[in-house]
Amino acid sequence: MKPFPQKYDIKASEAALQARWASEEAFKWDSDAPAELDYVIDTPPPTVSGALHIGHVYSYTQADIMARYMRMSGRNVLYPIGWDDNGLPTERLVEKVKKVRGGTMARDEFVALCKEVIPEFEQQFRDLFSHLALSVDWSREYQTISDESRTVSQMSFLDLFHKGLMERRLEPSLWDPADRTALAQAEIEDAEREGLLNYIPFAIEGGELEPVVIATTRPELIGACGGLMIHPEHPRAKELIGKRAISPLYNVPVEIYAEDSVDPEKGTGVVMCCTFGDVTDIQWWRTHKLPLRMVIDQAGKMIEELAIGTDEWPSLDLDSAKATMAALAGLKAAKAKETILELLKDKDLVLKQEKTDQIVPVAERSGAPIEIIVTPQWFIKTLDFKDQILEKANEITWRPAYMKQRLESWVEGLKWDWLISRQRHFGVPIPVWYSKRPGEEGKIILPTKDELPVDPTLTPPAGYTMDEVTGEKDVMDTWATSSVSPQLNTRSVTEEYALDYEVHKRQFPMALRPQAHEIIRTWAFYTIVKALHHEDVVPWKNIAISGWCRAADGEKMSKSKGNVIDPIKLIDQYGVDPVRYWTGTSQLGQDTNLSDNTLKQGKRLVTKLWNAIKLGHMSFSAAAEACEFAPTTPAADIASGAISHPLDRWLLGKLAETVQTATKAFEAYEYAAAQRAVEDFFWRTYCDNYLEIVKRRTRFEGEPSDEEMSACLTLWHASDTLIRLYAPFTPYVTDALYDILHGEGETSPGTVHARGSWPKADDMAEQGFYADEGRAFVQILGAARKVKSDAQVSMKTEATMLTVKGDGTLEALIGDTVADLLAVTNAQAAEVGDIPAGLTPAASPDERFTVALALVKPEE
RNA sequence: GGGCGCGUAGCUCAGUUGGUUAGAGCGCUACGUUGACAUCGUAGAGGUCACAAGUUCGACUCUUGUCGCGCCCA
Repeated sequence: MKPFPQKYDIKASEAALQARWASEEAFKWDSDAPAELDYVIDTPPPTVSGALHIGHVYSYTQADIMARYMRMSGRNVLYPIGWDDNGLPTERLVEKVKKVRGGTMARDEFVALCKEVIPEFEQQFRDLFSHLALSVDWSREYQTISDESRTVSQMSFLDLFHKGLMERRLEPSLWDPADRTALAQAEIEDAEREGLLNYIPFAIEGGELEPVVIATTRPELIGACGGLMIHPEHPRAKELIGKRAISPLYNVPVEIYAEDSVDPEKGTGVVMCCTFGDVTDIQWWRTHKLPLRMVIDQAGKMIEELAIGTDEWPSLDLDSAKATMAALAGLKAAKAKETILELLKDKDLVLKQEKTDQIVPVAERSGAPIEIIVTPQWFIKTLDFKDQILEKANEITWRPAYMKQRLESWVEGLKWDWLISRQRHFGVPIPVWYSKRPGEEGKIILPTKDELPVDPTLTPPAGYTMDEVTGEKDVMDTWATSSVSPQLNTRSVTEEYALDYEVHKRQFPMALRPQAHEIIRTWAFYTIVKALHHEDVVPWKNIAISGWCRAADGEKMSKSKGNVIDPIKLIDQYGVDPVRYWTGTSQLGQDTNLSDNTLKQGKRLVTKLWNAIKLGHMSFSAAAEACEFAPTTPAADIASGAISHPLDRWLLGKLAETVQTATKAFEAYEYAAAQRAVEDFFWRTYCDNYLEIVKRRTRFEGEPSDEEMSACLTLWHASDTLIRLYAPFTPYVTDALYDILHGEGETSPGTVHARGSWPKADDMAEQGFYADEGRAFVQILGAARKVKSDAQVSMKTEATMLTVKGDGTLEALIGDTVADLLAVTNAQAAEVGDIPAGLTPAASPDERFTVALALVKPEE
C-alpha cells in the first residue's frame, strides 16, 4: 500500500501511465498462452486523410472498453492497430498539403511526396490513440502500404486470380472524371438534383410515319445513341418496333426495340439508349447487342473526333454530324448539354422541357457526377456470389443484430462486380505484366508468391526483360488492401499463400470486428467477400457496430455547420477518463450526442471514485500500520470469520451481484449496461449508504477491534473490486488507484488492466445475505434523513429517540445492527412502536416505514 | 417506393422474458454540510411513456395502424 495523494492530477496521471504501459508492453499479446484463450480483434486501420475527428474518439474507445474487459476476463487479447495510408483519400491529403495535382506528376515523384507527408499525420493518430488509452499491442502496428502488407495484398490478388475470381475485363464501368479513375459501386452515392427533361423528336426512316418523341435529361448523349426502346404496350409500339429512327443533328439511324423494362408512365414511354447514361443502358446494350458509341472521354469531356461515317457508325448527313461534333468538341458534359440544346432549339427540335427531380450518381469523394466509360479494369466477382455472401453474414453475430440488414440490403442491391483497379499513383501495385513478346502479345504474366511484393512498373517478371512486357500501372483500391486487414495480421490468406500459416490457422476467423456503421457496405462487406473467396470462411465471429457521434443538439457534425469539436481540445478540457465514461454510456449501433452533461458526470465520477477509495484507504492503511492486514478474497475472509459484521456481508453481497450483472452485460457486449450497474452500486449503495454507515467502525485508534477489522477488510474488497469494475471505462484513474492499493514504496504492482484481473465470481461473497435487513436499514435511514431535512437541521443533529412505527423489535427488522443505525442517525436510542405525539414523522423512500426522531434542539 | 432504428421529466438517456406507486444524471427550488469529495448530501416540484385501436385480469413493454425525426437500400 502506498500513501494517498490528496488530489488526483489527471494530466500527470495520463502521461505517467501512458509511458508505463508503453515501456512494460502492458497490452502485448501473450504468445505462450494456449490458443483457446486467444481473442483477436480486427481493428479498423483508420484512413490517414488528415482529419482527426470525434468519431474516431467515440468508435475506438468503444472498441477499447470491450477489449479491456475481454483481456481482464482472462482472454489473451490480440489488439493490433494499423494505418490505412494509401489510396485516393491519402493522395488527396497529400495534394492538399503539398498543393500539387497527383495526376499531372510522375509517379515516383508523387509517391515520394506521399511518403514525406504521411508520417506526420500518422503520428497524430498514434498520439491520439495512445492518449485515449487504446490498449492496442503497439508491437503489431502496421501500414497498409508496407512491404509486408503489399505482399499479403498481392497474395490475395494471386489467389483470387488463380481461382478465376479476379479478372480483367473491358467493359462499361463507373468513372469519376474529376479524379480520373474507375470506381466501385460503394464509392458512388446518389445526389438528388433538379434537372430538365427534354422532349426531342427522332424522325422515322422513310418519312412516312410521325417522328417518335423521346424524353431525356442527357441530350448531350444523343450522339451516343445506339437504339430506342419502347414498351410493347405503347400505343405506337406496333408501327415502330423494327423501324429505324434518325437521331437529330447526328442523323445516325438507330433501330427501335421492344423493351418490357421501359416505364410507360415516364416521359414519353420511349427511351433513347446511349453509351452509357446509366445501368439500364448497359443492360439494353447487352440484350440487344447495340453498337458501342462513346462520346465522353476520361476527363468527362466530349470526344473531339468520333468515328461517325464508318460502317459501324453511319450517318445520313455526315456534314451535320461533323458540325455537331465540332460544336461540342472538348466541352464538359454540363456545358455540352447547354450547347446541344441550343443547336436543337435552332432547329425546333426541343418540343418541351419540364423540370424534374433526378437522381444523379456522384463520386462520394470528389462529388463529380459519374460517367459510365468503357475501359479495361480488374474485377473481383461478387454478383455471382450474393447468396454465399449473405450466408456468411448470417454466420457472424451482429451486435446489434439489426445492423446485419444494412449489409443484406446492400448486397441485394449490388449491380456491379467489385472493381479494384484505380488509375492512380499511390497504392498497392496490381501484380501483373502484359507480354509484348511476338506470338503472346497481351498475355497476362503473374509473379510467384516468392517474388512478392512486386512493382510491375519497375521490375520485369522472371525470364523477361522490361522491354518485353508492359507492367500494369493501375494500383489497387485502398479497400482491396484494407479488406484483408485480418489477414494482414496473420500474414496469410490461404494455406498456399501464407507467410505464417500456423498463426493464421490459429487466429482465423477472428473474435471481433468493431467498426462504425457507415462502412458496413465497404469495409465489412469487402472483408467478408475476401474471406469467402480465399477460404470459404467468415473473417470474424462477432461484428460490433458503433453509431455516430453527433453534436450536442443531435445534428451531424460538419465543417459547413461549424459544429465540429476538435477531439484534442475535448480531451484537454475533460481528460480521457471522462470522455471514455461518456463513450461508455452509449449503446452499440446507436448514434450518440456529444453531451457536456455526461462529460461532466464523467469528471464527477473520476473525482468521486478517487475520494471514495481515499476514504477506505484511511481506514485500511491505519489497520495495516497497527497490525497485520492481509485481505484475501471476500468469500475467504467471510469464511474465516474475519469479515463478520452483517452490514459488511450485506455490502459484499450487493457487490457480488454487481460483478455478476456487469460480467453478464459485458459478455453480451452491452458495456453500457455494465457501467450503469457498477455506477448504481458505487454511488447509491456504496457511497451514499455504506460509507456513511461504516464510519462508526473506521474511527479507531491503534489496533482495530474485530468489527473494525471487518469494516477495514470490507472497505478493501469493495475498493479493490470497484477499481477493477471501472477499469475498462476509466483506465487512468483506476490504474493510479490500483498502484496505491497494491504497490509498495517505489515498486509498481503491474497494471489493473492485466489479463485475468477482472473480479471472479467464485471469490465474491454470497449474494442475498442480510438482504431484507439491509434494505430495511437503508429505508429507515432514508426516513430519518428526511425527518431532519424536513426539520431543516443538520444530519448530525442528535436525537434522543428514533421511533419506527410498527410492532415487534428493531432486531427483527434490521438484525444485529442497531448500534450502526444509532450511529449513522445520531440517535441515542431506537424503538419500534407508535409515533410519539408532537413529533413529525417521515416516510421511508419506499413508504414501507414511518420514522420519527426526538431531535435535540441545538442551543439557541 | 422497400426496410431499419428512434420518439419516456425542461435537457441527455435507462427501463432485462407484460406484473405493485415508471427510474438516473443534469437543470430548477429549499435546506443541510465543507476532516473522502475545486464539493457532497437530503428533500421537493416536474411524466396522458408520440397518438389511436386491439390482445390481456393487467401494456412503457406484445399486435396493428397513424404521425414525427434519423438512417440504409432502391
